[in-house]
Amino acid sequence: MKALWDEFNQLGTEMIVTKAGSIELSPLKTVLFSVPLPPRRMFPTFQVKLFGMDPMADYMLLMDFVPVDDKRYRYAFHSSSWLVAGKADPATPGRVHYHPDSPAKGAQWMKQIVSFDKLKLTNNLLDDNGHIILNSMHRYQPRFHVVYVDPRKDSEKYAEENFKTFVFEETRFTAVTAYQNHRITQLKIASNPFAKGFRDCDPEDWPRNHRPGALPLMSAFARSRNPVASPTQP
Amino acid sequence: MKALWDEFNQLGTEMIVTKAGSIELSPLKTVLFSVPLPPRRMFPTFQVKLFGMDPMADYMLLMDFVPVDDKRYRYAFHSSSWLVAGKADPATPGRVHYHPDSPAKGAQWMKQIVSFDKLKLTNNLLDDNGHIILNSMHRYQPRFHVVYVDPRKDSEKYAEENFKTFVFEETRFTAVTAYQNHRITQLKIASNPFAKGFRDCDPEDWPRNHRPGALPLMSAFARSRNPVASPTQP
DNA sequence: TTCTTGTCACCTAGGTGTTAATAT
DNA sequence: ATATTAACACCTAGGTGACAAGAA
Repeated sequence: MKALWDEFNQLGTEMIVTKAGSIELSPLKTVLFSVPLPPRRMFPTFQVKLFGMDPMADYMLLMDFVPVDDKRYRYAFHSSSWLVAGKADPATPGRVHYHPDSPAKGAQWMKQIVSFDKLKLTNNLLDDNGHIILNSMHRYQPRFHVVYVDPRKDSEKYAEENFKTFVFEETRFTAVTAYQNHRITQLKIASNPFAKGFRDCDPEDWPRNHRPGALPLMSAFARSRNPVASPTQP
Repeated sequence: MKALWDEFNQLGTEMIVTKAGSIELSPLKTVLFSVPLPPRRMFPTFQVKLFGMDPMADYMLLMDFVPVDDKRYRYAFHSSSWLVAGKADPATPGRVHYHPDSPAKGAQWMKQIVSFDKLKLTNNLLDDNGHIILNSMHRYQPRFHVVYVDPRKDSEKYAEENFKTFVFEETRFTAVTAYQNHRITQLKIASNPFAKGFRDCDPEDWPRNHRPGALPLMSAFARSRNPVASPTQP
């Protein structure tokens, strides 16, 4: 996914964070509906190809997110750029996301691309579903960690040498509750299959991995995207 | 799911098997379409609740299927009953289905109900996707096995004592390529959420685990279920 | 005849940005 | 004025039995 990450990074990647779970809802709403809104995945998805592991040994694969700086940002629409809006809000609870296949043998991890598509982002400080908690309007650097499961009894002693961390700078992003940069929105729509309903042309180039037999996206042509009457827009 | 299995078993459970994968298609179709039809799950799903494991030890959970007898069957529509149609066809390649979370700690397995909903049945003798291969019109008994992953170096010696097999007789079924007993079809439609489109009444009783706030299935009322003209049925 | 195959409409389940309303 | 929430239409992905046509 590096090419796609680079494309986003040049524009300044944004990732949506949403509330999720039921704990943050008002007691009334919890009783009446108990409708936890789904947290959001990252797009692009963080994916890695692994080499050089011991095929027979167990490893844990995980990710975490560290603040890029101690700042809070705002987006200036007139200049289409991000501005510093002050010092960072209090840090969110630090969490890690274990790849759900962990632990697994090196052979298993190396067999194919490892995809962190179950990882979800939230801005709910009280989240109790194990999702990654981030502050909106702050910048983050995803990190990828490989932990060797040491079979020795005194494995704590070797903790230092039993894990490796990998950082891909092109995966940095700003957490947002709604997209700020319109070009980011357009690139998400163009490249994320789940947003196909918002494309209004170009059945060709995207998705990148389209099959030869795939049909053109005729259904996306010239379709109204305002089915609900909008009194403020004639 | 015991109550539901019992209900099916009283009628004579049937499970659909389909071809799947691409290896069995003609070379032309493989090239032009390579459209592997999806194999079918079991319904009801085989689910177990586990107790008494060592919380810290690793276990593999798996299932296999053994013939109930050495017979081939046919369904007599006039009497609505199964008849022996001769000796069994040659046995299919024996396969096991490992629960995809295997291996995992006892604590993990005991934490919640373990569901074998990824298990798929096929009648394709050449299947290379690891699905369970069964002969249509033959009867099978699902079996559930728990394997303790012995950390000792000479674990082969203890293979005998390191696994336990559980058989639930109410999960027996006849493999079919199309349902024979109409009452089985109706019970599948009534109880499988994915078949909701074929229900023509009764928004209440099913599904069993419907939430208090769930809406009645108004959309299933009095809808035509013969959208394609059927010349043989006026 | 009897059984199997392939296509289909209709579902479940859940991931998108949009939009209007609300909160700060 | 800016940021967040919640409901929504529209997708992807895949699990149903019905049905007509084909195979044995």
